[in-house]
Amino acid sequence: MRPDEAARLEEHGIKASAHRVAIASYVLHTDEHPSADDVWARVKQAFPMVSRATIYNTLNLFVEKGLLRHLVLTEGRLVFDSNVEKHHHFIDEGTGQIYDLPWDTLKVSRVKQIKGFDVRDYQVLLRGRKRGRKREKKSDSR
Amino acid sequence: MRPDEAARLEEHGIKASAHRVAIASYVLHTDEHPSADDVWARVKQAFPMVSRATIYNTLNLFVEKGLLRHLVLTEGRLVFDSNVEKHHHFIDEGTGQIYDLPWDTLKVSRVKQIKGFDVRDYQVLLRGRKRGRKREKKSDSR
DNA sequence: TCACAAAAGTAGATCTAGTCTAAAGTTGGA
DNA sequence: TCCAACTTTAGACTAGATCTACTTTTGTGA
Ligand SMILES: [Mn+2]
Ligand SMILES: [Mn+2]
Ligand SMILES: [Zn+2]
Ligand SMILES: [Zn+2]
Repeated sequence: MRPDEAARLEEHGIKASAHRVAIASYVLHTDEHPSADDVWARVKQAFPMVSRATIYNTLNLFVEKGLLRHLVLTEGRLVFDSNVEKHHHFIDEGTGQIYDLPWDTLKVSRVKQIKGFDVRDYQVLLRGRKRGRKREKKSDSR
Repeated sequence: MRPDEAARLEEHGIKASAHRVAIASYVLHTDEHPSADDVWARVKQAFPMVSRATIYNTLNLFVEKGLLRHLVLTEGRLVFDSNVEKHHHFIDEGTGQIYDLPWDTLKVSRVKQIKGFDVRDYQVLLRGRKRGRKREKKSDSR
């Protein structure tokens, strides 16, 4: 639990209520790419009085204020990403887990030369299997 | 309306009923990336007796048999793609339209060197605006 | 300290895409 | 012609997400 969580919210123009800090202290520091209901399940463990509507309201507010991104990468899973920097995604087709790949892991050439499209943003989306599978259920970086 | 549509289905191990041919003759020849309900709306114009369940059953069957791909690219839109070859996708953020980019329009380097992941498949996903906008609502290649 | 308006949070209703179920219709070979 | 397998169907059901109408909390300024 970071002492500066509330300050970070205020910096982004968000009034830092207790519920919002609770939600932030999980969702802004995980690389799990959780769904809204994943966030709810996690936050409820410590703050069982937080309602589902508040989870949705808060996550959408964080997206609007640029603290989170909304990803739709795989069937029926709308997912939140606390990594708002440019990066690529790898989806494990066995587990459904989503992994971040740093931007310079890959290089995409000729984007500028695409005719007829103004590209604002892009990423590479990869699917396959993660090898190894050590450190699997490593407890989350709260 | 192609005379060989039924043959194409049979080649893929699909018994060619009238409903299936009707659905195929739209969805296997469009580059619109339609949702299931888009397909239903279109097919109903000519074949109003076809039920929603049959649309879903048939589209899922086509995917299973390799005639179609299932894409999840953008919020709340599970979409079918009759282009089953490797290619990239550009999403117009204004209209929501999805455009195919041929595989060799772009080049992605270092995919093989990614450590710890077995990549089975990948594509580049681009967002922005399509320029020009001529030939906009061009009638579909049925 | 109190009044009170704005902001935050809430339960439950509603919406929607997609799946499932159980029954009816169709087909084609024996 | 018979019948089993296949196809199609209406509508029930599910789950994620949003909306609505209401209550609670917060903070300001008289
Ligand atoms: Mn989940
Ligand atoms: Mn649609
Ligand atoms: Zn990510
Ligand atoms: Zn495509």
